[in-house]
Amino acid sequence: MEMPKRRSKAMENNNTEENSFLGNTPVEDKTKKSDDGHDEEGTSMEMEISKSSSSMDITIQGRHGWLAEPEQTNTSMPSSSAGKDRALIKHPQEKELQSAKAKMGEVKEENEKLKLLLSQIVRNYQSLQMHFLGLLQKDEEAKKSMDPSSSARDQSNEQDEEADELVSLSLGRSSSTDQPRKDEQMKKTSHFSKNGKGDDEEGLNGAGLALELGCRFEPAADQSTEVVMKNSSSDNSCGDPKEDDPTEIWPPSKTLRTTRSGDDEVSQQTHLKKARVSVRARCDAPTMHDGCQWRKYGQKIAKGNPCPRAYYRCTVSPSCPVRKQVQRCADDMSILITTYEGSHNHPLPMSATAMASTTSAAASMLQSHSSTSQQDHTAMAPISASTNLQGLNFSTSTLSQNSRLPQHFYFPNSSISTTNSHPTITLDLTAPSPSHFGRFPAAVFSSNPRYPSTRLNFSSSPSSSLDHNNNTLQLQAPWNNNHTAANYLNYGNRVLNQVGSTLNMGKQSIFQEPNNLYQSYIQNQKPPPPPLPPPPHQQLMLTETIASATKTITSNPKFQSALAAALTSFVGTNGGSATTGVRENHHHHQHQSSTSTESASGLKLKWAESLTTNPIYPPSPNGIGCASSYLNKSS
DNA sequence: CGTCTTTGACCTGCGC
DNA sequence: GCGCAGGTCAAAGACG
Repeated sequence: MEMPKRRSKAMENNNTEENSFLGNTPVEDKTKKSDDGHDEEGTSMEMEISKSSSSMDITIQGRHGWLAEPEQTNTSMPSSSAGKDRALIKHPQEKELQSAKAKMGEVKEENEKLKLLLSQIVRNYQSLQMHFLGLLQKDEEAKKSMDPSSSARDQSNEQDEEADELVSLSLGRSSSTDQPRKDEQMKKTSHFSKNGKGDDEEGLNGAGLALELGCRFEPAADQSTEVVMKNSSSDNSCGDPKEDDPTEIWPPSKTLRTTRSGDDEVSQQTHLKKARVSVRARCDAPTMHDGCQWRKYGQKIAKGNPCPRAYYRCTVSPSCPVRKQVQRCADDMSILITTYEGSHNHPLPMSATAMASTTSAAASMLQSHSSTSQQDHTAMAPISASTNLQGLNFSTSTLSQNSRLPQHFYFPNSSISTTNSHPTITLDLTAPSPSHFGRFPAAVFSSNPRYPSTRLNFSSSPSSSLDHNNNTLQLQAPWNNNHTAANYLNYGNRVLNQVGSTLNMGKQSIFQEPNNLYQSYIQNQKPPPPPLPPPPHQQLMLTETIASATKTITSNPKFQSALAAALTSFVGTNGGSATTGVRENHHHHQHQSSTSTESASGLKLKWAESLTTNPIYPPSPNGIGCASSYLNKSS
């Protein structure tokens, strides 16, 4: 909806290095690289062309040197005739001018096509959303008509299966043991259940949320998480519905005290630890701006860190169970570690949905892994798959709770210490140690030894490379020394594009031969032209790597959801923090930050494309087609 | 005066 | 049982 605006906005901005979500892919393979070695994005092509009109002989030569080099060479050659020189100089310039105009025309055409594609995508998205809402309503009606007490366990199983299939839509939903009451709660808080869609703005919100893993559906997300944990921690425990009463929303210790009446509950409580999402980011402000309202309710000096840890609770809703802890890193005071716990049970402002979705998705993912682990205590081996696609290194591992098992992934960036009782995902948005990740962003999801880890490594490496040992592919990050927030976000943006396409690819891979898979991947690869495609022996490895990742992704929709939310949040969070930082430190970059935030929104739409391929829904005729044609178009 | 922050006290879980 | 550490409460103070 806003995408065309974003694109044109980005195009109008001649000086910015921003690239919109739509802008980067289709044209960037044509743009190749600019002469300074930066991998300029698609939109920048138009920018540079417009720039070139003012400084034609320089810019065009740089940009299209591979086309105009002979003429340029001629112009610089010594000549005995001044008139000939003038003619020689004039002709190349006219040619270049015409070439530039032709390019502009092409780009305009591309732009129009993209707009058409975008409108198609939006239509698909809207229809998908309507489909989703319809299913939800049906689901609610069906559940209301059922007797909750007699079929609680059946429902629980069904819900578990459903959750496995469609986490993105069920993050905020609860176990069925308390479904009726949750339905009531949802009626109170959900925008969906009131009129099915809410007003336009809320509809938009809901749309975003639907893609952002159901933040709007979170009245009982926390409880949902807890139920999952209960089920996982005690194999056959269904849990007392009382405990899951959604009206009893985790008012911390008081509630816990009152509910800790029975031994069962106590034993369950000991296992009932909330998943946490920890974000490490460089931030000068006392707390990171994440779009939510927080009230500080405590401060404590934690062991091993001279910096006090501050405790905040969400004040958007008085009953919101979400807490966050903020603490500066002991090693680097400029790093702010923000740990989120719980899920919001109220509508969120758009600026806050990203982080909320991450916490929900991450919690859900951790929980699901935990429950998976619980299913087999004896023969637990780490199930892992790791891949690094176009700079995005994501891996999943199901670690046994037996801490003796080797840490399948260890990341020097995940220095946050967590209690063993809390599964924690750490999103590291700080610059990594140069020896490991080059100069910039490594978004690392990690966890403590007892819980599954997911790593998103937006690592920057000097060049693309395939790590045979780790079965990961490191690809070149497009920034060099100027690590502006905008660059950061742009890269996250592009990574998201690529992951989105990869997820699409993953879906398709069910029906594809591995070779096609690889081709699809290659087709989806855009800019970094120099290192790709890899040599044949690396192609095989890459195919295996992608197949491995695809298997992981396709076999675990929860991971898809969590990944989507995490990435969305990654950009969104960065948008928030980056905006803050930019505002505080680099006022002249403000427009870049805002554009980046818009780009982040664009990413959500991109994820919508990916989600249109969700097997739950029949693939719309344009679903995959849109994404793939859009992607292929640019290759 | 209402809201938010501060801070000491208290509670709980865990290891020894 | 004791001590420690993490987490929370709630009264007091600060602030607008």
